Amino acid sequence: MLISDSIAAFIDEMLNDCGGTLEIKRNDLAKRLGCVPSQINYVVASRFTPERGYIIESRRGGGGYIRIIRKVMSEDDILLKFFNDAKEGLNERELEAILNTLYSSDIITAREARLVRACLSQTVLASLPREVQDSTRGDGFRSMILTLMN
Amino acid sequence: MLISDSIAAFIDEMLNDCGGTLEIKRNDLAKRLGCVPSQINYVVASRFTPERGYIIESRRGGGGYIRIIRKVMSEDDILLKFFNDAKEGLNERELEAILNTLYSSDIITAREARLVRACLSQTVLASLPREVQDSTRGDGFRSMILTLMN
DNA sequence: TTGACTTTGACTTTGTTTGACTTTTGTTTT
DNA sequence: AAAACAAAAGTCAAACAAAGTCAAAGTCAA
Repeated sequence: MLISDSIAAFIDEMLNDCGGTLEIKRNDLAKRLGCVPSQINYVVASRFTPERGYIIESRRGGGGYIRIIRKVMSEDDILLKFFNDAKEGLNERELEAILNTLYSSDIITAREARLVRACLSQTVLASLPREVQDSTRGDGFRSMILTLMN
Repeated sequence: MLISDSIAAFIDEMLNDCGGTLEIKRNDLAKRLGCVPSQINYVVASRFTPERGYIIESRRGGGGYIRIIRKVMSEDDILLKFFNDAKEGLNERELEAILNTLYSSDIITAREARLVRACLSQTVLASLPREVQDSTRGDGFRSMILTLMN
């Protein structure tokens, strides 16, 4: 288990308890978890990003703090996230991972996943020049995502 | 026995134990199996493909890993896989293996398997030019598969 | 003997951990 | 009030730890 992962898990835990908004003392937390203070910054920067639905605020000096706020993501927020992720194209593996996530989050049904998969499979896109296959898959995925958003 | 095949067999084994989702340390596994680390990549890339129903995720850096997930395939997923596999034609042995799998997965009945086998047997296709026998068997199989899909 | 598949290893890219140094802010002292 | 001090948090680069890429070389069956 990585130190960074335990820190992240600990913060997550506290976020659950505190109902989504949490203030930590960087030095205290570092001491408690047996790491160097700047590692807290690293964890926050690498895992509690706005992209993943978190807001960070902080203040230095006496009585300073780091505040972490977890935004509640709606289905549309999640879809929007993948929509943006797919902007640079998608290979089959990435598509598969996304469909899996969406399915296990009950955002799409198994049939819908199959539909998208069939439509954007390597087999279907095989006739296209290799350089555009991933970007085409990405574009197709994005357009399908749009139809799922309210 | 190819090294790659033993690696694949080993991973398969572990997937069975771990109930379908498995995390490996590339370097550890390579050392354990006496191969060079990048061969693990080769095996994963060539045998645990999305096409065959696997999802791969990985992370580099300290604490990195390769995660292999065996998707639970719906009946249609399985049929679709064989449908695609048969694109380049099927010899009698391959057909036999597929029918066997489909039967033991309760996707077709013994009667249905016999039906297909009879229809696409060497005896029946014997009159065709040798070069087209396998592709014809493949086409026939594919069209039958289609009738089984929802 | 050619072409597909394997094996290998050098090199690249990405992620983590650490600590020295900087900046900001609150508190005391003059 | 200004200056000095203390108590935070921020920045950054070095060292390390993994996994990924790719091309060259090897193997094997048709």
